[in-house]
Amino acid sequence: MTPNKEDFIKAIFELGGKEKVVTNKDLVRMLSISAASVTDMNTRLLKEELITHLPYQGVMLTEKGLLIANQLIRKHRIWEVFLAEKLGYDWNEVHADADLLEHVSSDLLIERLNIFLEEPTFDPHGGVIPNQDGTVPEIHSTPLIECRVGDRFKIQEVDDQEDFLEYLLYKKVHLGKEYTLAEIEPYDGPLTLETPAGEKTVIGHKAAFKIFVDIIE
Amino acid sequence: MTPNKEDFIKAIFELGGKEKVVTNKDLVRMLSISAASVTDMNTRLLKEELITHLPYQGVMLTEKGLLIANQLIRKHRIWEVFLAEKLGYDWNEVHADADLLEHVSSDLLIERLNIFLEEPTFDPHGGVIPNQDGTVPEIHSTPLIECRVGDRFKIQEVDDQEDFLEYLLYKKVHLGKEYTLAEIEPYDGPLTLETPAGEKTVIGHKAAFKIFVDIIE
DNA sequence: AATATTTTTTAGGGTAGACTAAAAATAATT
DNA sequence: AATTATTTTTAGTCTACCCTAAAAAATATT
Repeated sequence: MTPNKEDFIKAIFELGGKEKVVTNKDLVRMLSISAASVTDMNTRLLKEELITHLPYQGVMLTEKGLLIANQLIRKHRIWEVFLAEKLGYDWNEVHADADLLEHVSSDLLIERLNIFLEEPTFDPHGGVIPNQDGTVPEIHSTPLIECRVGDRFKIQEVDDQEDFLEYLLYKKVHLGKEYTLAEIEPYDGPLTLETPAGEKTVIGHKAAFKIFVDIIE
Repeated sequence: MTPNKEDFIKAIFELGGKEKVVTNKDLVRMLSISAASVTDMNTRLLKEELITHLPYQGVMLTEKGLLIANQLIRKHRIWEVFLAEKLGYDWNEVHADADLLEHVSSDLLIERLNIFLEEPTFDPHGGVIPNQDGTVPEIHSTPLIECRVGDRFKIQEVDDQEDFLEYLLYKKVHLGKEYTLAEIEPYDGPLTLETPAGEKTVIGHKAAFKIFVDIIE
């Protein structure tokens, strides 16, 4: 297994390759490589039985491929916790370094790091850390966009794109923070959140798809 | 700069490429690659002006190459401190993981890690950590083999080969420990060390070249 | 000094991972 | 249904890094 193959498998996973067929086009966009390179890598991963391939349709992870994806995400997220908690990174800074570190981390290193960090369940943006065996703890959370006016909730998880995290940092939205959904503007308009202290925050319609909350009672 | 090039430069440095010409043969042994591959890499590093090359004699680091070597060693040793102090690695275990981590560590990551570790001066086997600018703090230490009977000293640094460190672990020799040189057997025989408490430890002649001490008063 | 050995270099090749350009297949539009 | 546009695949290249086998240069030995 090489870093490039690992990144490719992770990209398939992140595009939904656990349950549905992922197109070459999506992989081209996600990895910023040419279409020919995607076909190339597909044939290599196919040979190792990490993916299944439907010609001109796309690829899906096999059980074997899924296991590798989950173990990579475990490594990635444990490093993110380390960078944020111990080295003082902001949550929008952790991604790039974790992406490099995950490929050179032995299982032993990760388990020792995990113990050092006191076995965290979530990474800095609320992503669940998969278990050693590749299983993923079940966490119930709701996309903010599905909430109704009056719902009270805590921020559970947010999308981990650097610019989005920066935006939330600016909006002072952070994990665990409690809000009530005060208002939803019609025609895909913005959502107004209100803290228990009465402070109001306005969130765009599209952003509400990228925020996941835990509704209280 | 790629991991392989970095390893090659580090190997040249470790074979003395700062002050003398290093032969291809030595690099073949150190890196376990073919002689042809060494010539190959030499020409590539030559093109980047990281080494100078005397045909059929060997290579030496340029200022540029030396800077890279020292920065790599800085990264390597800071990771070693982390693995030993925070993750509980024994001193003979740190080398392999540090060797991988050093190639994927941004300068920012290393500086933040350095601060987290409270800016250590030495790695777990006593190696000095080069400064950010590539300069190396001067530390005075004497090879144990050059000591005279009666000398009192502290263990300052030891060679960082895994099996040697394991041997020292077994002999209970560790950094900072104080001994008096009690006896040297003639004809390249073993050396006897004695702790202030009167415990004696016998060290082979060859091992005495790989242990560096700080003589007291 | 001539021969034998060792070391380095050259020549030619292999694999992983990327590319461009063109061909083939699928999907969208008129 | 025919044409156009998009997506995927194939074909051919390129670079980094490694290899083996053979040639060339340097070193050792007789």
